[in-house]
Amino acid sequence: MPPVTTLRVALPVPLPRVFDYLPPESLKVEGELSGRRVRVSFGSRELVGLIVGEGEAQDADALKQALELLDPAPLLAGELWQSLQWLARYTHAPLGEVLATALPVPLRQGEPLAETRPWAWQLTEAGHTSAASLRTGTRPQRLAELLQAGTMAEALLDDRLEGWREAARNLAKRGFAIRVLRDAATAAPVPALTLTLNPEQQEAVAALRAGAGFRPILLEGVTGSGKTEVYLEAIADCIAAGKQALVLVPEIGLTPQTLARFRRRLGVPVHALHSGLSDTERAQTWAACWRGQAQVVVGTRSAVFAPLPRAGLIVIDEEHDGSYKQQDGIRYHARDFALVRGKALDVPVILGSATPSLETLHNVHAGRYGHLRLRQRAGTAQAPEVRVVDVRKRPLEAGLSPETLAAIDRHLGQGGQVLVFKNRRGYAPVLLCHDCGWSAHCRRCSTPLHSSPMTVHAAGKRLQCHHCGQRQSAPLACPDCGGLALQPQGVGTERLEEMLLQRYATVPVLRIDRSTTARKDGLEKLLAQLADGPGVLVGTQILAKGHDLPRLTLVVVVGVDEGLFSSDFRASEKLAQLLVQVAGRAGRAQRPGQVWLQTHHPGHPLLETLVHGGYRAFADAELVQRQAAGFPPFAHLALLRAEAKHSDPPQAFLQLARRALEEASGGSLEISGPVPAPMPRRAGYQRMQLIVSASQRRELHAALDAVLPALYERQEARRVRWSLDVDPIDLY
DNA sequence: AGCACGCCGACT
DNA sequence: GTCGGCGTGCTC
Repeated sequence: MPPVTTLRVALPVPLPRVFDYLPPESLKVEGELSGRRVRVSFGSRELVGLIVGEGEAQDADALKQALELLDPAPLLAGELWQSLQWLARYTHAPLGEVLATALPVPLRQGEPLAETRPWAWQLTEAGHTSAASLRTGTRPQRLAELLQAGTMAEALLDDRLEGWREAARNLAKRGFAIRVLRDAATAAPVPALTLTLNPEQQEAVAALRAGAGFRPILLEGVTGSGKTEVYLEAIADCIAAGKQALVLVPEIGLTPQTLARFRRRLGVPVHALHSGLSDTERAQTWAACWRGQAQVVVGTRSAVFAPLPRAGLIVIDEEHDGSYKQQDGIRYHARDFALVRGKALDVPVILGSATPSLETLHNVHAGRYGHLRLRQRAGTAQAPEVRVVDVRKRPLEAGLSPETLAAIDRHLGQGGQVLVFKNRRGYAPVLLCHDCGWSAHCRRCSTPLHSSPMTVHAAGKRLQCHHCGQRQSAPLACPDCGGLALQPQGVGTERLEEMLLQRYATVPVLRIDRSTTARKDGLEKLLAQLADGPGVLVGTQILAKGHDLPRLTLVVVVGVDEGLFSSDFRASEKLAQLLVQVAGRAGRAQRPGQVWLQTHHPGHPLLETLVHGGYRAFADAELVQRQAAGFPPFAHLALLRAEAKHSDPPQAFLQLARRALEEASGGSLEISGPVPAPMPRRAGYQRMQLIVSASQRRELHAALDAVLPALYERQEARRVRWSLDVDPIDLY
């Protein structure tokens, strides 16, 4: 029997291989097949996969025939196709799953590439002859009049005639008008607004213009130094050259204000890609990128998968931000993948931050990245004065010392606004019985050796587990001793808000957190309440960046201490970045700002270094420690996790993995575990983990490549839910 | 991951 | 007597 041609298809299933199918009935085998989608029958269901190549089979009877070829030409080709294959190898994830992650949902499900040409209306022949017979003044008549001049885009009709849609339906029913697709007209450019740059910004822009091709550049600029203006100049150059620019921003950085600012400066449509859009909207933007029509795309993590056939520039704003790392499914890092794409596309990649990640600084030191700095704040803004407040032995009111409260009084009295930052949601972190010592713990997440306290919410009425989301009402009496001495211990933002509301009855006190800003533009609405008068903001992480607060003159940081003694090797870096970012909120306008850091450890080296030497001094010291301890960026990590209802299968699976990795690497890897994960029981599952560390990245990948295929097949793997995270951000 | 097939408990 | 629990095995 002669061999037959087959299609090799990557499917969105967690299996480390591709599947062979016979070409579908309708297909003449011609054109490039690789990168086109096919619908296939798989087991008892139908899936959409991507053709990764062709093969040959001796035994055609053993194969199914693909059902339908979905794309007339490759949907994924060139650079993106290559980069995604690289990503699958790097994350050691099945190619089909990586591809599914990269595509917008409708494309994953087999929908055709979305239409991006604009719809328009025009009169039919009958419409032209009968227009005069329509009753004067009615909407259909007015619409027909508008259309007599020619075809008119729907977007334009929106401006010209209220209620035109109904009128158009009316005309269409009578055969007088039809809806047509117009060629994508290059939108008439709106005159762009030119920005005035200070000398430092001009220098940075000039340096960016000086080169071409792939160049990663760290743009390090303190808060308020105007990094965005520099990006905008580079993007303007890029679109003037007829190329596309991709801008990645952290999850909370993509506000309507940001987009408006981009549109004003650039004068071309700016496409947004974020989680607030519908699947259809995302698919449309993706398609506009694919066709090269979208000139500027601003988006969060997943926007890094936008196709860029005419790429000219990639910008990663706040490159240190943790939200660039996907924490489940395919665990990719959007910043790192953007750099890989930038190299393959041969375009500059700008990494912007006031507090660069240690990885990026390490690359700067090694000469791999260029480095531009903005040291001055734009306009007349001055750097804030930072003060470390020793609260040892001080009476605290909801966590605030008398000195801190006096400072708040003073700033409010002078008409300033105050931000109180506490990285803890809820009312209090623990509910404790003062009589017997009992405290409320989550039943699903705690073990005899590990307790997961439930957070007190709603002024002490409710308990919530921040790990699994479990909620219950707080007991009225202690479940252990029956006593009535239950006390919320510690301070969360709710409790701070309660105290501040009582103390400052005459000025607005606003709590900003996930629950108060859940609605779209909730944050904007809340901040509008503050206006220009005095007021207090209380909140968590979410306040560390974003909205500009020109009236803010005092930032109080409560509870720095939790972050000073964490076992996570990245905790110091995260705390330093957070402190610098929060501090940067003070005094963005003409008024000088103050930052008060409350602590029980005023002499802690991290605080000393940060306050006296700034972020760079901290980073340099921290890099020395990372090197000494053998942590990233001086080592390369992978985290293998397994969980099951009982802890034995994860233990057995990870033990097996450990032995296999040791054998494959010949002892060049450092492996720790299997150990219970820092949160060993979560939502009723027992979690174990294995940390694999290598001094050379190649060794790590070689060992994983050697071990994983066999690991998938093992009986032990089927008894657990397991996942691999290459370059984990936190080891939890 | 789904999904089917298969062998043991409390229900109309 | 059946509905349904999740263990095990397979997917071109």
